Amino acid sequence: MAFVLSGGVRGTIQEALVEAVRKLGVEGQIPDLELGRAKVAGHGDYASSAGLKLGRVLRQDPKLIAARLAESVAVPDGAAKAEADGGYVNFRFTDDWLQRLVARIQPGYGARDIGRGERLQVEFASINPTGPLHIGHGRGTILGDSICRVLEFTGHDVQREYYVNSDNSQTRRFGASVYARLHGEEPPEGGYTGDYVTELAEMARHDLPGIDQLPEAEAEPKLRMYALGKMVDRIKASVARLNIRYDEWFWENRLWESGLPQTAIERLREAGYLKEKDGALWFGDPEDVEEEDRVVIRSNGQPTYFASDLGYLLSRFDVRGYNKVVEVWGADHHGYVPRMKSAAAALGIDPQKLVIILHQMVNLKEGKMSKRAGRFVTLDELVDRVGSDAVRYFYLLRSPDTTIEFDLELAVTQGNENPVYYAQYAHARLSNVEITATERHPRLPERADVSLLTQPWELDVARQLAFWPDVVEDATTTLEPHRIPYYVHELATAVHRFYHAGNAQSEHRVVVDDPELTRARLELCRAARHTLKTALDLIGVSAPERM
RNA sequence: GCCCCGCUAGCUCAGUGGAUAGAGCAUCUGUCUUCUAAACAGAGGGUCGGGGGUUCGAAUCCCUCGCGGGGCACCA
Repeated sequence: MAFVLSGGVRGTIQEALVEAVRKLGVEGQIPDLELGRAKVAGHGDYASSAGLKLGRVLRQDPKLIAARLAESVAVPDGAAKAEADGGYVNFRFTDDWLQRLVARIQPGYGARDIGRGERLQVEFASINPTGPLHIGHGRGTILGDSICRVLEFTGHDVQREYYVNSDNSQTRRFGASVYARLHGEEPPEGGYTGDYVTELAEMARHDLPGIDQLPEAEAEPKLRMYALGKMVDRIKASVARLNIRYDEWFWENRLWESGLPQTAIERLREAGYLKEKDGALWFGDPEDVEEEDRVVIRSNGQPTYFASDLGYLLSRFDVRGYNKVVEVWGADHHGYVPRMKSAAAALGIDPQKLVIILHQMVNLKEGKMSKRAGRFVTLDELVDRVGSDAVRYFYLLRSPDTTIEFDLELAVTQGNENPVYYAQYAHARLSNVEITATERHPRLPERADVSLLTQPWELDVARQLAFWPDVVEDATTTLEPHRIPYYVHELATAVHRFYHAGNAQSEHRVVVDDPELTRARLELCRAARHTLKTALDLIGVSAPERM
């Protein structure tokens, strides 16, 4: 179904420009010509500061260089015309090419084969399954899911994984809390106090006959695994409401059963990365004195989570053979990045293949999230209040680098006025007008004469469509899906203007008496609708046919 | 003390070293008997945190200071 174009028109123009630069006699490395979207309408659609960039290399007047480039550059397919303006070379789409583009757009427009089938894993939002997801967790899940969607769209073979912690101190404390509730006691210091823990204990009493007869050392691991399993089910349900799925829920205990952490430790020992100190086993790069040593096995013999992570690296790169792993972490883990990178290197894994995306935190406006202080908003509650589409759009409109100060009342208000509806409404309008057209004109020409699309607002829609492959490419290379909702908004604006032209003057409606003209405008609607749908899909937002 | 992120319009935020810094919300003014007004057209609103520097050109790169958020465990 994916309709694969060779690449965006930006890439085509870039190549043509480079070729023109070669013709001027520039050899070797060509500086970045800064080809990008023109910011002012008078400067065309794409602009390059090629003249200024080459001024020094060629020791010539930038204006002259730009003029010569504009003269000689030949954009394939007549897609754009070049003109020099000072030291800049500006490119403007030709009407003819924009019209032809409209006819070429199919469902899935913008799909690219950037990944060439590269097998990669995206591991995201692997929260300790010891409680319900809250609004902070929403960010990583939505970001990670959207990254997967973008990567899949650009020819990557993506596996979506949730790493289920089951053997760390948090989950042990969780198991101990369930054990305490099973025996009618208060959870231990630092344990889990929510009502759901008591409910889990009661469920375990029913599902695990005899569990309350076992001593804690035997009962806790059983209760822990049972309760974690139940919590994982709840997390699955919560993320499913946000249109998120995982391929694999990978349990930490599987690592130890398969002996991978042990193998990793052995490998590090042989390579000289481990040492004993104070009765514990430490990891450290003997070459790197800056990075502090880290405990792998505690003096009490219990491994740290870091030991599991060593095995987890082997599981993914060696055993399962992923060429690249993308991890999505909250910024509170950023200090762990260098350690994971150096661990990977020590295990013989290229650290470049471990890509770690950090997103900043979501803080409640009233203060740090705390169940005890009554400052806690679950992801489910947020979805209940504003709906999945608005939640996803809300998170994805922000760059991962921005801290979110979360205000539930504001989020609900913004939910009702969320810009997501603006985009969805554009899609619904297009769908509706296509239905109206077929009712009014049961027999329309099979082929559209796109040369009839001459109004500026019609060409502006086509212009936005031309930019879509660039957005896809940029979102892929930067792993920044937030670029997509901003594009969606621009496209929706062009669509609304186009539609509204018909409200102002009826001869500009899509559906008019002339079947040829109707057919041509319908072609534009179809192209815009496919593109909106495709873009919304990539951010996991629905594209309703009526609103 | 060290490390990471941020500081852009009243608010929430975009902004690959390029030309005149943008959007949504809010405020104000217009536009529906005819394909969906959840829309469209327009107006006001800016020392891009402060100060240095690099550059033909800086919101963007470097240094420095300030403010806010997050980290610096035999927690995860």
